[in-house]
Amino acid sequence: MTKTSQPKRKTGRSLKHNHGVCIQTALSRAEERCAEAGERFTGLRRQVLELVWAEHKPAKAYDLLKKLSDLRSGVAPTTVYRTLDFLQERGLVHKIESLNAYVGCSQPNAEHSGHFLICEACSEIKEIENSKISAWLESAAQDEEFKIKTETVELSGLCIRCQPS
Amino acid sequence: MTKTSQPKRKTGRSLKHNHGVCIQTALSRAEERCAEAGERFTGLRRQVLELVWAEHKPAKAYDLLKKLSDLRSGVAPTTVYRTLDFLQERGLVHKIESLNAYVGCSQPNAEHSGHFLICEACSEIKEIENSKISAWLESAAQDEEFKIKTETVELSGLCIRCQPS
DNA sequence: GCGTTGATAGTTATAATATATCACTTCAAC
DNA sequence: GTTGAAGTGATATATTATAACTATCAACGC
Repeated sequence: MTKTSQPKRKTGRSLKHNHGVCIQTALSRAEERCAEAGERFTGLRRQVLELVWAEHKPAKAYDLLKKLSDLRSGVAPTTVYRTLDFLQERGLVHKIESLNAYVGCSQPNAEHSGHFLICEACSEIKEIENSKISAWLESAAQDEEFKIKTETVELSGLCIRCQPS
Repeated sequence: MTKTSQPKRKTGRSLKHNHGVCIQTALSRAEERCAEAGERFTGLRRQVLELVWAEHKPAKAYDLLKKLSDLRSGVAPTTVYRTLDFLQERGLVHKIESLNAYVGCSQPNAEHSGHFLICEACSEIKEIENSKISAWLESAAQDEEFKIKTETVELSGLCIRCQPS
């Protein structure tokens, strides 16, 4: 089945949104977040964040390294990991543990663990904003008297566009 | 050949349960599962599973490699990863993605994604059997018309024994 | 038994992911 | 302009995982 046979409405992301705007929004938010925290949003950090946001797909550290090397000199693994760490601390980027990869955070305004839907077919990742999930998990943990500090929730499967019709 | 001595009081958990029994149960279930599937539960597989089950803590592949090297010759990374892959396919072991480590599955009878509580203080891992969690996650995914195939749910924090009182 | 066959395990090499450490630069506060 | 901390560069190494090929084992029909 080709992907053009179904005009599906909700998540036809590439048809639906101007990704340039998407990136710009992410960069603006990053500037705000850094300003609030009194941190510098440097050229390096901006470049790495732009590269992470290049697609709604997980970016591997060493792929970022290669692309970053085209933009500036003196780029080593440390450069990338250090910058990714900074961006993660500021809530601007999430690590996808099951893929060893990184995605831009779509809601960097609040401190939160991300919850992700990961399409195994097209690789697109959607961060889901469902406050109930954390509440549910909290209640399940409470049954064991466990105190959650960070949540890793990564659901792999098929997005609507990649499901057989 | 198999190690039959049982250290009795190494962890807090040992006060509550006889871990030797715990391991034996896991091994018996593994035998059953392999028999059902027509697979061989070889010496290598048994040894790796025993090592994974040595504690209710995540086991790193290269730590298993070291310990396994004391038990037999010709052990390389491939040996460990291949065996862990086999055990994972049979549902006998889970990988903890956020730690790059492995734990024995406490309920290998049914196909399932594990959901885990991970104590950051004592490293103990508890697999939680809460059928509601999958149902909740399914419903959240359904909102996005996403079809889940595998769930990675790893909740890090503090277990009851490690919480400040 | 005997040889075929597929599963299992051994061997060697390398890829992919991530961190440690120290030196140098930049920038803003003073 | 000095200074100190944050940021970045540079080098080395640690950790995690897979590829590709070979050898061995055990189950089965003959």
